[in-house]
Amino acid sequence: MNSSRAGATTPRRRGRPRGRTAADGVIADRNRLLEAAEELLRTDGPTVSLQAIATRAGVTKPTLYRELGDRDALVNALAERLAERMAQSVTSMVATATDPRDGLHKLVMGYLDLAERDRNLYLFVTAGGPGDDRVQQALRLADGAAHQFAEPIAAFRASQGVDPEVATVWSYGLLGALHFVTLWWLRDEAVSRDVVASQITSLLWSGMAIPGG
Amino acid sequence: MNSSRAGATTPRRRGRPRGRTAADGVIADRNRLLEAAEELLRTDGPTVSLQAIATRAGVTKPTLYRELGDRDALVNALAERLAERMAQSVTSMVATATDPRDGLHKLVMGYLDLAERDRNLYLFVTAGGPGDDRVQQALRLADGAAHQFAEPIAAFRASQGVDPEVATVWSYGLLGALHFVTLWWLRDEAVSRDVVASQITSLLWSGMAIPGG
DNA sequence: GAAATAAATCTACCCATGGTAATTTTGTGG
DNA sequence: CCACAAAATTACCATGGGTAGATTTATTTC
Repeated sequence: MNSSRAGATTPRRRGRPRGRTAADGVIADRNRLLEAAEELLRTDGPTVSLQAIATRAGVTKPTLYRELGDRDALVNALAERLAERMAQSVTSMVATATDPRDGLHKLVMGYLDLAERDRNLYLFVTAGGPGDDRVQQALRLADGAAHQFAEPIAAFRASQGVDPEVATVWSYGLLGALHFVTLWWLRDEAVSRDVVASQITSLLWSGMAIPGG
Repeated sequence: MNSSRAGATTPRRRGRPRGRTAADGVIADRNRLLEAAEELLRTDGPTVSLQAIATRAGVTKPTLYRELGDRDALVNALAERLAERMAQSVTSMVATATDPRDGLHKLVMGYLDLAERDRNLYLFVTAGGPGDDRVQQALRLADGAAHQFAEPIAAFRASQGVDPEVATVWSYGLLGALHFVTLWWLRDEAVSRDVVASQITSLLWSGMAIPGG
């Protein structure tokens, strides 16, 4: 987790760079910055400075600011990428599900899986830095996912003739449960991923009620 | 949420204060600092600076550091206080419960209630500032509460002859669900507290499964 | 083709904040 | 009365987010 001296590729000369015609590779630069941010997150942990990210990308802070906006915007951009990957990881697993409960279980597995692989990115995005809007920071990843979840939940419940209004609250609840369990698991590693997944799936699918009790 | 110029009571003279015998009112000072922190949190929001807190308590930063330690320690201290209040708010409600499900519902109500009343403190404690250990920050409140929850859950399940091993994961899941739903509710205020409470209780108690489906 | 304008980048800076070192004043024990 | 511990302040440092202005190259205009 040390910082300082992170792969300092020498910055460019001062003025406008040579041989760069208008509007050809702007998006590429943006992606390059995001790549640099992710690399640095992996190695240096979630407290990376914008300075370090810019340096890694062979650029200086103002350039980074012009491309990405402020730190909050950077986190948003990375959150979006992570959300995409997470959606992919999750849907590719859910696709193989045999029934709704198995689908939920696979969803949980996909979530834990990606959080483990992109651990520091996950932490950076979910437990964001010292911005002003703490709520927004905490719910950054959740907001996007909640919408995706709420729709099928509502549809399914409507088709089964039960109140679909719970969908939004349930989505946030689902994601919150997933998030905390993930954090706890990443920190303590007390049990295997499979066990965590089964247990949280059981809570979310069947609840705490005891059938015969 | 503006900061700057927060109730600047003039700081004391320079050296050791007059008429203060050794080891008599140290704890009182600590509490005074925490009080100042809470007041300022209420009015200025969760991004308060330590400077401002010290000033509000009629003291300077080094004094605050000597009494409380660094920012992380301050958040921990406030988290502890909030946890106590929350435990009180929750247990006083749960005490009137008629059955386990009603107990859960009352627990949720107590949680939402306190989070709403101590909104900024809640945000300060749960979505902590720019410390190094993000996981610890996010789980600060949860860690204490999870232990309190895990025990009765495990005991109850053991008494009913079902696997009590799920208790820890369920506790974190429960708190995570509660946390995210609370954040969403505090931000959007889309529905009433009663509705949120009922919906999340329903998820946690009965799960997403549809009885006849 | 030169002059003017736009674009892209860097250097150098500002400011806020967490945290600490050195200094000053007061109490306490020999 | 003097040395030493305690409690506080002032003044500072380092880091990091964010920005203004200088500098160089491309593009347009006449």
